[in-house]
Amino acid sequence: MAEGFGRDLSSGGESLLFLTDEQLRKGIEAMFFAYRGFTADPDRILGDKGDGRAHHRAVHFIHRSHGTTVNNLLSILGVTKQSLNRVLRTLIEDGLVESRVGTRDKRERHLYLTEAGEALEAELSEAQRNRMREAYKAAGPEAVQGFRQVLEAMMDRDMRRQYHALKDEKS
Amino acid sequence: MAEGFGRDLSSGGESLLFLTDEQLRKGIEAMFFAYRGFTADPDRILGDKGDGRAHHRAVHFIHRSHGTTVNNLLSILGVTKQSLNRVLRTLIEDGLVESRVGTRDKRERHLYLTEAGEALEAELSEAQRNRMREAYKAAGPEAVQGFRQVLEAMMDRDMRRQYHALKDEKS
DNA sequence: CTTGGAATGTCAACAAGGCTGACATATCCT
DNA sequence: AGGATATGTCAGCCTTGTTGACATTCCAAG
Repeated sequence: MAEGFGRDLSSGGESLLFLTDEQLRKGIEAMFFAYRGFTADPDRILGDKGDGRAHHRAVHFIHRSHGTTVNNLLSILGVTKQSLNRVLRTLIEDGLVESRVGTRDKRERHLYLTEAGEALEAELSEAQRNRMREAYKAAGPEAVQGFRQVLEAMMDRDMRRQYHALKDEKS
Repeated sequence: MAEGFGRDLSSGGESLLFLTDEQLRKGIEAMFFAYRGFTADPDRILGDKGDGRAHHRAVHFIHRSHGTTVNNLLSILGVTKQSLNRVLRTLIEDGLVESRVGTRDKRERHLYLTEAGEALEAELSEAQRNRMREAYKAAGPEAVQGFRQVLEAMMDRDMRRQYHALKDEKS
């Protein structure tokens, strides 16, 4: 199954050699190694404190959407409320996140980063952006465009929706 | 810090707008969501059985390099031997992986997939390749090239070395 | 031939961070 | 008044990572 691809595939002038199993496998392995690099810096920073990757994600998206509700964060992160709650609890205890009761709907909690939370977010995202910036610089603008296109095409429908919703949420 | 990027950056004719914090952030979030998609299918398949993502990785790289040693696998996966050993033990118990004592150096164990192991690997990697193939098709060959360039630039030195070493190992 | 070091396996303990299930509370809406 | 919704919480489980300690086996250098 899925064998025999890429033997003689030039249809209508467009080469499809980039769809061979070999090329796909290289892409898969590239994703694996690149993601390790992608998370390496924040992981190191957070490892020194008590927190982990889950805290980073929460802090990132709270920063990204000030005042987001717990439910919204849940759907973005794609974890259970119990899992998120454990993370949020420690973030609140550590004075990094503030949870305010909603004004319109008092059932909702709106989440904000405190000053310390913003500082942590800045530290983490700066480290991550630095790596990203170097990669972007090394690869150039056209490569970056392709990078983003393939990543987007790799997402599930729902994730793509979330991703686009985020893009427009703030400025 | 890292503020004020991208206001008026056109230097020497080459626009550097793709290096703004905003663009970098989009790339970061794209990586986050895309990686979820990337692992979703194998995770689902393995979740039904008792295994997880770690088993997938081990099986993938054993398939990739038949007869690799434990040590080599360790350096590729970047985990501790205890962590890997737990995974390997269950894989061997389940009859998916075979561990043969080395001939030249009998301290080493060489790892091979059994027939059942190859079958599982095929199932997993086919699912993952399918998603990759659709993404590649949707984005086109130039985008794929850029995708790979950025990913590679994102890796740590050592990972990039591993990545390239893998590429040449077989065929 | 002995011994040091390398490769491997294994035991124990621990932590992060997923999950499910059940249940409580407060609030909103009909 | 009662059902639905948003959130929090407790308890327990799993995978997968970690460290530390120790045993075994074996190669290779002295």
